[in-house]
Amino acid sequence: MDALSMSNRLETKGIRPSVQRLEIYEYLLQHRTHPTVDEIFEALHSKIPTLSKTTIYNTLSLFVEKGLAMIVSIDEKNQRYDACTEPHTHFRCHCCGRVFDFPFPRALNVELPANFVVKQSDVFLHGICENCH
Amino acid sequence: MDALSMSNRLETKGIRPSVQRLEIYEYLLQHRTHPTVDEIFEALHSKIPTLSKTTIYNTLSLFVEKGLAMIVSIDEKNQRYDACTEPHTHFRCHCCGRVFDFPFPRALNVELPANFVVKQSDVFLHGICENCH
DNA sequence: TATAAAATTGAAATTATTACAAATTTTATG
DNA sequence: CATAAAATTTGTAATAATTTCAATTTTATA
Repeated sequence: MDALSMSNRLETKGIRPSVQRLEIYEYLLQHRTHPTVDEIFEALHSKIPTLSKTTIYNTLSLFVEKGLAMIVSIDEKNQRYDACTEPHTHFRCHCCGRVFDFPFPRALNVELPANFVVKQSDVFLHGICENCH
Repeated sequence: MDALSMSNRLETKGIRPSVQRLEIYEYLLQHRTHPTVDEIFEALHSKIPTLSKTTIYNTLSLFVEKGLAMIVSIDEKNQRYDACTEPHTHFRCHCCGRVFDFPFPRALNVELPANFVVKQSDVFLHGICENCH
């Protein structure tokens, strides 16, 4: 995705496209690895030497609030972020730690009593990936 | 469950039934609220004044390792613990914070490539419970 | 009982995240 | 263009969950 499209997408969601926000969004789009704040910081701070982690936290919170990204809590240590907000399954390899995307189950039918309203469904799988196998 | 049965269950799993371990296990069995370490500590430290949080951490790690309990990572802030290790669905109310148990989906079919081996499957639902509705 | 092994404890270290106020940048306005 | 206001970014400090670790206490064993 080119810079203009990204800029437009941010503005559509009511987010002013600053340099930092565009870089963070671009990183999320190009690295579908569900990066942590630290990973994003390590990747970008040579490009933007003044970048602070607080900005990354702020920006990602804003993205989540505006529906441009989602938090993936499959890793107990860190919060991970994903620019793909469509429902999908996450698989975490407990050997290399990588998080993979897979399709969401066709029908995730959980029998709930009335008056329980589901806003978000997460399917987290843990195991060994093809590389570590 | 009486004290003797709990003691037996610990020993069956290769865990020596100390006072602390029995109390923590009993608390987990009687409070199906997926308590945090803090909640367990608050509940037990009047009964066992010398109890330390480190012991609770140690004990719960041991329980998880030996298959007597599982970690429920539905809460991003704290790790929660569950003495029920059978697969089931967790629902967390983002209003009151309580975590509820529900049956596991009959068939959780996620299409995975060969060589991806699943060891654990978590289904986490987030929403509003019947009390907060 | 004496000794070794296991368990418990408390303090300190680690680490992810949040809070917050100051500094900087951007935008709006005269 | 100059300046004020608003928004954003930044760095430091605070918070809080968990881990580390060495010392102490308890339990098992010879």
